[in-house]
Amino acid sequence: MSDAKLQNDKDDKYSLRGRVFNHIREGILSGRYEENEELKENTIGAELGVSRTPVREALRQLELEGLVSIIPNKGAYVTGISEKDIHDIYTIRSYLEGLCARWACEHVTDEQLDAIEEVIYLSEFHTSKGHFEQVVELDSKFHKLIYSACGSKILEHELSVFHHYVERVRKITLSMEERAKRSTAEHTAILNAIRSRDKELAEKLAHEHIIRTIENIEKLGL
Amino acid sequence: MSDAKLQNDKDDKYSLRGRVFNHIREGILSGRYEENEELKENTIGAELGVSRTPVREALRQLELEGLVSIIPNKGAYVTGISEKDIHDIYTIRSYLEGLCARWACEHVTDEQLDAIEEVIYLSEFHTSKGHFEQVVELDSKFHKLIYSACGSKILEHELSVFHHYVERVRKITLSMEERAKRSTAEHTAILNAIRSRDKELAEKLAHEHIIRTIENIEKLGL
DNA sequence: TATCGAGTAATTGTATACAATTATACGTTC
DNA sequence: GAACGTATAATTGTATACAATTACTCGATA
Repeated sequence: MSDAKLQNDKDDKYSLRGRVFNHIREGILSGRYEENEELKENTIGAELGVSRTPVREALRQLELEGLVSIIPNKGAYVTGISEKDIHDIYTIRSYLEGLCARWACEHVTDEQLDAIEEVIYLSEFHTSKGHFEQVVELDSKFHKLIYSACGSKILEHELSVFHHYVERVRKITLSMEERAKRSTAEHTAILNAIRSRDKELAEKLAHEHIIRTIENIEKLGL
Repeated sequence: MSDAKLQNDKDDKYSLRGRVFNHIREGILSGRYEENEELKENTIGAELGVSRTPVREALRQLELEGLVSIIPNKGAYVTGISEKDIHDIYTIRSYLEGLCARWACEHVTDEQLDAIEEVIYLSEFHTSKGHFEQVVELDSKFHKLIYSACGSKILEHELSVFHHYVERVRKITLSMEERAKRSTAEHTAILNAIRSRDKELAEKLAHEHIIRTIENIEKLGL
């Protein structure tokens, strides 16, 4: 079912290429590699103790993800994500998360509803305790569950990639208690809409959930 | 500006990896490779007279595009696009093309408006002459121009990939004179909305333009 | 006959070698 | 001293070699 997805996240860890891929990706998303920095195959290979071959394959994949831009015969450079890109991604997500929630009304299973409910329950607990790392993790889980409940591998894939892209920003916004609380409340509302199969409402709430996040980001001046 | 985009489309033709990438991609999208077919590195390399190295890189990229699914230590298999996938893509596009047209109202330049107008003018000519290959090509150009006019490299990239995915279907639908004519008329309306900077109208028209296409596809039973 | 297993072939994963291209250093020329 | 050009080094592109894993063949056994 979601085999293809699992592959990217899990199996990759057991191949050199996958490890290199994650290493560079995290490096870019975390800001360890800076904008326009040249990524030399030999250097990265030496860093991780592998040859150029898996490094090259990882770079080619990252190019397709848009995090690296490759100039033939010249080199690979960090593309990075600008503030505008992040804003664009959130706006795009606001539409697609709405669509995703709508589709989830038609495809979600009882097991998935239970899983989502559990995640929300845990979120409330960790939010009240101020365990923000767990809150971020649970926020991811919530959204991934909705993605897989929409019944479209295409939409699931798109949203997963975008979700990962903005991980750094999510960590910041969700570390504010006020936003974390409100976010969890919004999650609950979305779940209820999906559970009652109210497509219009689910789409509207999921859409607005992302819009709220954008407003929060702008308030922080990120 | 749109360097990254050009790279994927143009420069790739001048490297073995790029040629292999396009070869396999077209093979999958055109149906030459069938669903679940195993893509062996040696076989494809021999087909194109290259070694395994560029083939491997191309396969890894295609995995990320979702057209190929790779099972570690086992092989690469054609994922293909199901009818449902195509329907999903069009629905996703209906939202994103709307957003794109909205953003284009704010970012389009006079040169771009002129270029779009020219494409539409040519489309009308070739539609009336029944030159359907040119019509398909011009339809691509129209959409790509809008994509690049939206001022978001993220959205431009997403829509470009989706647009390419459904190329086979587009070729069929646009080969019907009635749909081709109506499509061109809709393009004109979208252009006018963008030119007059009417965001709401542009988004609505672009959205509906894709919805019409979906209806057409369903009517044909594709 | 069906099933299991050892051995072999085929295929992928990684490293290395070589070719082609690009960047750099440095001396020459004006 | 600045600009140019050539030689050298560094880097990427591709092919090949070797290792590891998986698939297959085929005979032995129940």
